Amino acid sequence: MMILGLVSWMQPVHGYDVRRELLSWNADKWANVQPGSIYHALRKLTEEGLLREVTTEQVGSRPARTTYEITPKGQDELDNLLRGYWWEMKPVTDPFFAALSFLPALPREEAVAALRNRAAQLRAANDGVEVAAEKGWLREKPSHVRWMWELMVARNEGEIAWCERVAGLVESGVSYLPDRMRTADPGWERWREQVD
Amino acid sequence: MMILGLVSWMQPVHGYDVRRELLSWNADKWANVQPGSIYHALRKLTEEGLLREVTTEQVGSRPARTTYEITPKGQDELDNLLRGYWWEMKPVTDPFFAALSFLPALPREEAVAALRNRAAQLRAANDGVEVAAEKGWLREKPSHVRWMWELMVARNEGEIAWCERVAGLVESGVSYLPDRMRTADPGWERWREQVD
DNA sequence: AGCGTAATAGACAAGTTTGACTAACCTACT
DNA sequence: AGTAGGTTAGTCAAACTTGTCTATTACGCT
Repeated sequence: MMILGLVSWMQPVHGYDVRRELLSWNADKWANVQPGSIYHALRKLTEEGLLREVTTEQVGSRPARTTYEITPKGQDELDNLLRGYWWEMKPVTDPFFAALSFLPALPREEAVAALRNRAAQLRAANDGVEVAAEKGWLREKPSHVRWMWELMVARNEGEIAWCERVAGLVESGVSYLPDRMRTADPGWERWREQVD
Repeated sequence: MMILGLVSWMQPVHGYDVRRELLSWNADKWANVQPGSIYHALRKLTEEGLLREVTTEQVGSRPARTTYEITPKGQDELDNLLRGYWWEMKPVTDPFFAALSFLPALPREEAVAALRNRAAQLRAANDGVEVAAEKGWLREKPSHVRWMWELMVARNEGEIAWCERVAGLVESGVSYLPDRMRTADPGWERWREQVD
């Protein structure tokens, strides 16, 4: 759990601090932690004994803010979690896979255009990172943050090549059916017609 | 929504059929659709007028099964959704990113080992796909399914190179601090000590 | 024929996530 | 001096997800 790590690093912190840090990392995008879930998570972690409330102060008559810190048990748990994420591979969940599995529902020309567009977007993203690393905000960030972005770049490069290759295949009119069944009834093409 | 697409393709279907198809695609891994959510999704889509109940038959005294098909409105919506996924890029959510942002919490030797291990696992996965494509189950599947797996392979190749490069950097003892602050107090290393 | 296992179909409570909302305070500008 | 707009801090109901449970039938095996 991301939030546990943040508390360990920033402690003592209150929810709003965590929220700001997460947003500044754009973590709402690549982790699944929306600001709304933070407070629930903090309370749940406290309940489990991984965090501990330190103080609850109130300035003027604003909402009270509760400050948390990590417990030894919480450190242990965090250690285990991190180790898990470092050593085990969780298959990535990507909505584009869902789209891809319905490729036959799209007119071929559109699929080709979309794939080329995707390649272009990926290239633009990669260029953006490169610029940021050389003269932008990335220079101010620790090395491992730069490495994170470079990991995206590395994956994207693979994907760009793939997009172009597959765009070519789709364009060439190659059948979607498995090799064995090339002669069989192309039911999918009919499905496409209905969709349109 | 994945499920809408499946219904459109397999209609008329009942929940259990959808579930089997999803499991056979391993979609519980890369989409976020666990078997438990299917029935709720079907009911919700029906309520929104994107699906329509066809029949509710009962064989013997088993649980009744309700069959669904897609409505014209549902087809429109599906079209829009698919188009969205094809043309817009949603940043991928990957728990490894979370792990990576806490790199300084790990002893350097362990990070290096974990990175090399990750590269090895990725290589193994890629080899597995290659074998499946040449003589395994992948040959029976439609081309775009093979392309899906090849997309994973392409991304993985980028990631393998990255793992090895970063492993080298971490091993070399390069500082995690940003260039500008190399002389400043290495607070993170201290944080690591506490973790340990 | 009898018995254990697997498949069929879905319900459901408990837990999580989310976006929208509140409400006070600051601050910069007219 | 007033006020529009942002920041601070967190609450909350509604929606969604999940794993687990139930109960029946089909199938294979001795």
